[in-house]
Amino acid sequence: MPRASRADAERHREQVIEAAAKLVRAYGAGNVSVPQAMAAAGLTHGGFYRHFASKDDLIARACSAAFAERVKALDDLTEGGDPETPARAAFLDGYLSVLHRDNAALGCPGAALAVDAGRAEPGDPLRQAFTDGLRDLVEAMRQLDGADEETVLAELSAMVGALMLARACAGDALSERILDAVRGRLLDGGDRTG
Amino acid sequence: MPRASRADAERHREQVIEAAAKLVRAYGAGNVSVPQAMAAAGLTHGGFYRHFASKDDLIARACSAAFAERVKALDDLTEGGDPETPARAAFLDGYLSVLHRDNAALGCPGAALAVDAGRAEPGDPLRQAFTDGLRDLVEAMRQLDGADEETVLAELSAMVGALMLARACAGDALSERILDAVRGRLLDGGDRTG
DNA sequence: TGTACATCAGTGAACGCGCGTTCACTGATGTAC
DNA sequence: TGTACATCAGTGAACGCGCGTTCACTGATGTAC
Repeated sequence: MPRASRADAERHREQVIEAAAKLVRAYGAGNVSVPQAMAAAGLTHGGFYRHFASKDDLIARACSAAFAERVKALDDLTEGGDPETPARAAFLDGYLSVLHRDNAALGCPGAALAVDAGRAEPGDPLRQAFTDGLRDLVEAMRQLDGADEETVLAELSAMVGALMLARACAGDALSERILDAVRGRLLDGGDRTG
Repeated sequence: MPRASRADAERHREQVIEAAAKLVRAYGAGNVSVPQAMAAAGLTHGGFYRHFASKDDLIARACSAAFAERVKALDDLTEGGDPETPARAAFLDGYLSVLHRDNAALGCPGAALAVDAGRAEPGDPLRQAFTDGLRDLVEAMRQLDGADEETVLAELSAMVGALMLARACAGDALSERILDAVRGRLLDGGDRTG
């Protein structure tokens, strides 16, 4: 494949970002290699630097893509408002499910990448991408819940913490108890929507 | 230093574990090298395999040591019960402080290592070490709060999530708002002790 | 207590490996006329 | 529309580097007498 058309090249670029967005959530920012991300899009590693300035550049874009995908799903949930099945409860159930726990690659980047962003140096683009994505996610949750920022931040913290702790001890019964405990609390605390 | 006494050797081993317990919380399980951990104890890397079966072995022991240190501090807080300054409030204030956010090396391994444990393969000793440590931490919090497991799991999830999210966006005002939101909620929810 | 010798904690060089990044090259794509 | 040529997306080999792990070696420690 010596020369792809510009449209193909742009498609390849997006495929690499999408593949990296999954890989990075599953394995962590430091555990995804350039050859691995390129291969996931059907390419060899040599052409990488025609698309990205550096590996860190790709990781940051993958983080942004993961948040964007997640925020879009939340917005869809908010807009498809069905009074019979409250969006907030559906969101909580899905978030604190065993399915979400066992599929980090397609899950919430807030939980999957927070530690990697926290470990990144101040100048690392991943930090900024994560902070921007988190802000968007909080805003999307505000729309879904109809709640103020403080409420959403407390809720999101509990969800993210539960998911990560449950992943860490998956295989032990404690894992499900963590998910259940937080789901119970947040659903009891209840319907703060106007 | 061609031959240390057995007492010295044992001391060296403990120094390597203690050093790794700090490094692993600050930089992550995959970002601490054998030479780095040995150097932190004043040794060269060559003697590593007289003390540990593998790098994974050291990382798991470092995780256990970090939890043990943390649990001991909690137990001390519980026993030094001063009715004037409730232990639970003091614990929450410290946990959700900027100081704790900015000093992961000495902080809660539940927050620092959850993602690394979750990414580890089922057979990886880090997973078991984390799960065992987490159980001990939950038990210590039950003693401190005088609360049931479900309550403690919900509380710990919120604290861990808040700390990790706050670390990820440190430098942005959102970081402090996260810590404040969760501290406010948990202190309001209040005193469930008997 | 003193001596002779085995043990073994720590050293530093070496191994094979995968990494991020660079580069000469290929040949279809895109463009100027 | 057709031709000549420049562009550049992708390839695969190569680079220097740090990693986890191994190993021959050193010489003080520990032990047997």
